[in-house]
Amino acid sequence: MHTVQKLAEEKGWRIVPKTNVSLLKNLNSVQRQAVEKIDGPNLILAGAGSGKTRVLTHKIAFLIQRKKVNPENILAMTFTNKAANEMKDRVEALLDIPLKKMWIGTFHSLFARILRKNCEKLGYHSNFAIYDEADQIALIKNIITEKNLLSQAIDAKSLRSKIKFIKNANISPEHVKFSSASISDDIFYDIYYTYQNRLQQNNAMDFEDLLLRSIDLFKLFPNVLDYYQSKFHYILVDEYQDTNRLQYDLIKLLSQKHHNISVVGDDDQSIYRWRGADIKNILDFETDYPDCSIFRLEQNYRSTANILNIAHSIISHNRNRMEKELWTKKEPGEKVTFILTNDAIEEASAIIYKIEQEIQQNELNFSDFAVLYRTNAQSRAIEEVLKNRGINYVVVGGIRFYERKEIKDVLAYLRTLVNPNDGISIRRIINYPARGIGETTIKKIEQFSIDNNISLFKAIEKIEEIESISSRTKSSIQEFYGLIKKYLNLKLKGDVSITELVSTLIGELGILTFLKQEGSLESLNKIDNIRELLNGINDFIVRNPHLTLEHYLENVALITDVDNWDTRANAVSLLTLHSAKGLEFPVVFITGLEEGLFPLSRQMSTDEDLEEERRLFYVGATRAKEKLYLSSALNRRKFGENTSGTISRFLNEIDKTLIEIEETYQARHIHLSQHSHQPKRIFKFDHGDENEAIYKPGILVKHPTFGKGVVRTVAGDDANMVLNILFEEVGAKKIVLKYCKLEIVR
DNA sequence: ACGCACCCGATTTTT
DNA sequence: TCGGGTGCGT
Repeated sequence: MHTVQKLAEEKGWRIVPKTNVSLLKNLNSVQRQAVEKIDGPNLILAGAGSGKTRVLTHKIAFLIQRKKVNPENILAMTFTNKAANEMKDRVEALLDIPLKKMWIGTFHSLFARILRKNCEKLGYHSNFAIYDEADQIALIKNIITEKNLLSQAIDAKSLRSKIKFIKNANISPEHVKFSSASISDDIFYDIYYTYQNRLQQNNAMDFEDLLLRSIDLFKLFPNVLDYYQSKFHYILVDEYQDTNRLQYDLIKLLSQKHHNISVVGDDDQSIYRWRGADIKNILDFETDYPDCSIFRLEQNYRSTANILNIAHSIISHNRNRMEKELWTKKEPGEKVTFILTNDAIEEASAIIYKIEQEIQQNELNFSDFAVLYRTNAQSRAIEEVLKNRGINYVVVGGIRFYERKEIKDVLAYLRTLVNPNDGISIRRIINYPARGIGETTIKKIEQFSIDNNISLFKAIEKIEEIESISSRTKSSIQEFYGLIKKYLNLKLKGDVSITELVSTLIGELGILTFLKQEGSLESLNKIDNIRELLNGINDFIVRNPHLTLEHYLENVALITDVDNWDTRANAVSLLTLHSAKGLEFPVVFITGLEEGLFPLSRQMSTDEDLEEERRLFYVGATRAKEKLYLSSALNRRKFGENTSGTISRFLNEIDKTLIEIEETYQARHIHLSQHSHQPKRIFKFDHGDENEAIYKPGILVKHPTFGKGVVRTVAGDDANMVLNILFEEVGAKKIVLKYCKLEIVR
């Protein structure tokens, strides 16, 4: 048997003996029980702020130190790289040894790793590319054009979501009916299968493939499955409530041999239903693993009692949940403050006023504040006021660095060098910078590659054989080919560093000089971004000298913004409720509490949707340690137009004794410093039910463009009523009542 | 093939 | 409001 001692001897590590007390002393009794129960299936229900990460890290440390489990035999899966790194760091700190061999990472990165090793069996090469959303859409668009389906006005984006949904659910496309689909099922299947084939031809996988192909691998090659099943004696899963069908299946497969599976999660924090997360996975854990032990972590160490009570009063409106209630030894603390404002700018000003007030009174830093919102677009008004006020801020998320055009362009070159079969990348760069190779020419080459069943790159190699292309165009294609070939060779020889390779390439392409000539603000920005990319590559190589360009690209593909968010800066954090998960701040603002925005209108029609919005609120509220503010703006610009809204139903669900209401900020131009601040009229929350429900299921209506139809369901209150109508001509549609002129026929 | 101008459309969340 | 996509003119 392997032991840490043996391993340490081999590696020359130093082992610091730790007493039993030191490892478990910082745990409360439930936490300790959860840590010590290592065998069999374990469900650890960890409420927000109840020490979830602490239990996970101590459990791993406990396994290694006390149960003498070899780190190689532990598999720990998280959703974000940040969580994975944090976990690793904390375990290393507990044990005081480096954990090089432990399998700890995100689902996607861990299975990518397994696939890199084994995918030849499935007909992929180990250097496969990972396609992000934009790449996937580009591929689908190509297929639509290629199949002459352009006339059908198919939306590549929604097609991608469908494909993603099907893959995440781990079902075949024939099993899904999209009632309101604009295209016929047959066409959809055709596109689906072509998409899948084309991915493989390009030696590429999308995010779902990383999991789906792993399942294929395990099913088709039992010996491979057996290898990993035997290897991983202990499996730990973080944020189990966010697992989707694929992840669920993989966990189940991998744990079959040893049955030692510990999952940690909180059903109340399941907020990724839209990307396939299935809350049933955690709710049904007991049935899936009948001999499991359950541990409930309900003591919260983060928030004041008032904050917890607010969070609980919202979440207890959900029916589909496991009953539990967080408690704390902390003081009730300050009441939660609700701020009602006229519009988004006022809302932002009020927030900033509060921030400055809090800083003065409680000696806080800007970094102690987080402003949370439902949609990224909301950050703009807040940013504007923060800028005016000269306050530093960081927007977490938003336009992602690696999705910027200039970055994707450069990366497409690198991806081509790693995997010349990647047709999507080649298509992207074949005429960037402009070489006089136009859309028609590209189509011809593509057709040639399909006809001869070769990759786009091979087709370019054989360009001479394509007769319909003019010789002038051919020569620029050959020039492009020569360029790629040259760098492929340079890379192959391996005597230049990656950083050198990339910067010479960019130099030869003349991208920076071209952008400099343009001289616009945007081009200068692009130059900065490309420079930053180069720095990033350099950093990566310096930090990981043994890793290659392939590794770098994988890292880029699987990274998120929260991962590289610099928390050291003394700045106010602006982020969506989703990206706030797992974080905490002394003071938190939840903004935009209006019907249609939070809860978001698209998520208001079914109970499941609404319950997820409620969980999102719960996540947001439980981020706050000391003080929570809620805010609404009665008027908000939407699509460039002013719309007036009503206060979120969530405010009605809150226990009013826990909240203090301020209705303020009438003036458009506020001088924050001289702002006198008096709570004024008491706001009435319940927005009555005048002219309630003339619209009921079964009523016949007429819509100006869709024609006649029958109302199927009615959701939302009277101000934001959403009707699901089955139209005679166009099928089922969701209609927001106030945006259309609906006539009642009968 | 490329650039410009205009128009339209969209705005949830992300590994 | 802003950005992308389309379509037209060169």
